[in-house]
Amino acid sequence: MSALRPSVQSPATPSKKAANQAARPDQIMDIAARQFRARGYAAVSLRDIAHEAGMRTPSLYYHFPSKDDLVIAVMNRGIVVVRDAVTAALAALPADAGPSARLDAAIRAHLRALHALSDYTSANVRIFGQLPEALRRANLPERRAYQAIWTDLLATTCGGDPDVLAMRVPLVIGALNATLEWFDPARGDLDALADQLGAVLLAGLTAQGGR
Amino acid sequence: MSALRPSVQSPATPSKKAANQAARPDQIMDIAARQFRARGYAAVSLRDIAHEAGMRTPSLYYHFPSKDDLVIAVMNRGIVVVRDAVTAALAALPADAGPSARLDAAIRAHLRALHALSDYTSANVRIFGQLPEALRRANLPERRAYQAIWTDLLATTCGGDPDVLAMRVPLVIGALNATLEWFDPARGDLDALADQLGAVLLAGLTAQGGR
DNA sequence: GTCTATACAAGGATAGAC
DNA sequence: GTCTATCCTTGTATAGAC
Repeated sequence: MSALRPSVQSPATPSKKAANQAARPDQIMDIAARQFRARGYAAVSLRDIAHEAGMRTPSLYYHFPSKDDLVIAVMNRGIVVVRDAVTAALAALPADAGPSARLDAAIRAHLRALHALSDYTSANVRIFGQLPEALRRANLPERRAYQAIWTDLLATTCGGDPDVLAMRVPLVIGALNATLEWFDPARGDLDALADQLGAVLLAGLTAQGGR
Repeated sequence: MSALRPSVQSPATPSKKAANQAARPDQIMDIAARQFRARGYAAVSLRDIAHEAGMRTPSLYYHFPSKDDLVIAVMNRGIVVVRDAVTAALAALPADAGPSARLDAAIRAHLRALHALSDYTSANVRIFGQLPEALRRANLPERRAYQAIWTDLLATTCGGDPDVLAMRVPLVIGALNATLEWFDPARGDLDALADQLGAVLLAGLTAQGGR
């Protein structure tokens, strides 16, 4: 499946179309992600994607065996991107950064991936709930791997209660993802959003831990 | 439009099929709400709804002029139900209840409407983002009226900053609604969920107010 | 790699009988 | 109020030429 395709140009093949033109499959995925993000899963047909790519529908089948495969590839990349972003943000922190600083950095990285960095990640969050069961299941391994990062982050601020932790991980990720439904980065300041969410969540989560 | 249809049996017409059988349009709406909630907007066809109602597709058109009208009716009722629930919960509070107590009561009422009370409300939250623009717009008046309640509730805990308030209203509602994507009332305790969300949000929102 | 032509299924909707 | 029959559109997918 498309998980095997390299998502970055191999430096071993720099000759022809250098860095300006993405590989065709990547270009198709870019278009698909943007349209899924904007209009939802069911509303986007292969016709629409092909048209924006300047080709006819059947030509897509040369690059992807089916719509399902294309969707799965887009969905998986969406999680990979946000996971890489959060991981990088945490790695960039000074070694002695405390739990609150790490949590704050993760919140900002996640929000930035969602609203500024990647159509893949925002498409993933927007359409996950619209997918048929089989497609959703295909994305679960990636999602679980990403959740593990947050389980780590939140473990220190919840008093060691595993039941509380098990609720807080989806609670926090859900609150962050929900911003996609109401925050418009073109009309509001992304930093102000991160300030607000960081302030409310940090205060709420570190109040004492548990209940 | 269906907004004109009474949603409760008129006591003036108690004769025939008393209280055991809902009016046909209400029965159809019940089925539609449940299916939309479970499987999303695009995945539910009129065939599916008609089949569960024990009729053929064209028979639906006797009760609703189009699929759009049916969906709009379901969506609007979903907001009416949660608004009534929250309003009732607030009215049941002692007159001297403080802002925190009022906020806590609203959080619990909203979560209960979402997870236990109404397929209409949960269907609304689940499929709103999947609807074509025109249908979404049809639900906005109801949504705005409901948001006004939360604007009132949150105004006291945000230090009077209108920008902060404008972000916190969708932030809180979004965090509550997001529970629909991960919390399963059949496997978890709804009260425990409300405790967690109440604790985190109350602590976070009342920390100081603003930033 | 991309095209034209086409098969095939599914969904919303209407006409008109009963 | 509900039915059968049917129309029309749209969407995924395949065959085979270029």
